[in-house]
Amino acid sequence: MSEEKKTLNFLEHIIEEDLTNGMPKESLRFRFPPEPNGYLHIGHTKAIGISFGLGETYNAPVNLRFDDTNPAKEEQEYVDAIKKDISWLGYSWANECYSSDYFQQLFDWAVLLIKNGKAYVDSQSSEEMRTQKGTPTSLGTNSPFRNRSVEENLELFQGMKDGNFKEGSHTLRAKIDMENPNMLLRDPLMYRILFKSHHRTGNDWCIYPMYDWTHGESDYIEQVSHSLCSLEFKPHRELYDWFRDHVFEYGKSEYPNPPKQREFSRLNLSYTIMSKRKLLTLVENGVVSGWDDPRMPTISGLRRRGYTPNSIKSFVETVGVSRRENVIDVALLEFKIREDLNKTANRVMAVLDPVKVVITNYPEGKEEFLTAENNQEDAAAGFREVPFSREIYIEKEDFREEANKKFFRLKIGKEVRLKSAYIIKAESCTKDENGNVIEIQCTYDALSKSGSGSEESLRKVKGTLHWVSVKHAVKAEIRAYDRLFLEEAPDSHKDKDYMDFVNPNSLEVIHAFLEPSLQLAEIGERFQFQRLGYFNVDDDATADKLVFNKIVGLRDSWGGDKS
RNA sequence: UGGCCUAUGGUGUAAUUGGUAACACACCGGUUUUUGGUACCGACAUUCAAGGUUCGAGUCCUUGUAGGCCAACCA
Repeated sequence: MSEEKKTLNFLEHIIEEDLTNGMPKESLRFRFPPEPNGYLHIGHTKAIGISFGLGETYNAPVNLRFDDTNPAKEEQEYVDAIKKDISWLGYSWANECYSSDYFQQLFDWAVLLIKNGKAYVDSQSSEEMRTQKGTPTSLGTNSPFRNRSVEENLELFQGMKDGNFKEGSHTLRAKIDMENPNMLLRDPLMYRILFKSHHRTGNDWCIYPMYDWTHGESDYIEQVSHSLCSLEFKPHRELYDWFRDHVFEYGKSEYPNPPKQREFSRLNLSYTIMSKRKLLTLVENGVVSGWDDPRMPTISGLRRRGYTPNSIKSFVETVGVSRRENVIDVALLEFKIREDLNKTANRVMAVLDPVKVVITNYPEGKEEFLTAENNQEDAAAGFREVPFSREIYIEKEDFREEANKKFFRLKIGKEVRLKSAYIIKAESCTKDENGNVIEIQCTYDALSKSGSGSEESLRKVKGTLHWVSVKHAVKAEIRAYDRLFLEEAPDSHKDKDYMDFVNPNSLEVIHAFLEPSLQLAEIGERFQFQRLGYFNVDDDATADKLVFNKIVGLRDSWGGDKS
């Protein structure tokens, strides 16, 4: 057992306080309530991590509840995608719930509210109601229908349910206070008429409950103890409590525990956006190839990019929970995936921008297999054989005819080590008519073979390069990604549109040469291409065409002059 | 001309509830290294401002300042 005293975040403080005030630990219950109208993104992962995480630490059930009260926007496709993403992250829910399962109960309670004079049917247009509602700085005024009799309200509401009225002709509103400084308490809508087929209830209903009415009571029905959501719902809390307190009077024998809502600030990530609507625009405008484009901050995008569930969960954990606006540096996310993959990904060699090296004193036609370590961070990872021959590729940027002594790589007259192979020395190079180096002639020290234990092999050489044998090289397409936006907070400029900040060069397609062991790589498999970064096999890969995504580059601390 | 919320280093989160600012990332410097990776070491804030209470304030009080949210038959 570690001695580290763990500090609690403010939500845990609240729960601890409730527990010490007598709430039995067994009645702790949480929920994650997505609306099935789009794909989950990294921001949702924070909410998922909070509620499911609390479920884990307190050993309490966590429901997955689809907040499906708007048939105009919601689809089964999204339900499936959301379930897949949450499962992939490694969480399991106690119950799969749907707000739509509670439509009848909600309706019955609404009838009771009407009977108690707490709700009424309004018959005005949305524009009329909007103007009556006032503004944050001016009071609202009462609807002319506000004082209809209970009997008339009951009859109209039943008529709404029975499909006797057109869409938009009537609504059910809670009767609270049109002058309340909180706009949400100015007689909020509870039901609207919508002749739309619902993905679960089909055409059973033509009135659908609104969020505020539905959400809190769904919590109540599920006996959720702590309903955790993001900060923009803070003003809704008053309404949440208003509905809850009234309904509790009707339901307390069956549902003894009234839930409470608490709010935390949502996650923002630098150089990207988190709004479902804006993400959808990127998809629709073809800026990205789809919701699962590896550049997208969606869970499906991160999955395809090669991020691991553990790296994302760990990220969310260290990001913490509070109530202040924040922008998390995307570098933290990158750190988390490197941290994970450093321990688990096998090292291989790949050359992305090749230049040919000819080892002039290596016998023509000879080839040999050299033993290479798979992962120096994991002794159990073992070794593999890598073919070596007279002609190899190295990265163009690893050679210069001449350079200062901060340049540890290959230059004329200097030695460098080929990883897991020999020490070579550059003797000369040939260039094309434009002065570009197209071939480098080297000699090798035959006694310097890696792992041989010879004196020569133990020589200290400053630079070590990765390489691939020309003859044995496997071709592959590499997709290298850069940030989707050039601006740290593309979302937060009042005078500029986020689309103005789209990075036109966020995708670079590279034709690379890989060591032959990669021929057998399977979709989803992750590797470290030594000295370059972490890569995984993309979904687009086929038997005869390898495609890799660059997950993230290695940390590069070469502060020296690279020019 | 309203109501609600939030202010701790470049970023994010802590601080035993008044006891002398911690952790992570980033950045900078260094050690080790057959990855300029990893690992390791070091540097980096007196807590939005100004007053006040106190032996002692990031924690309490007062007054400001800055930022966020609220006017969908969306969630």
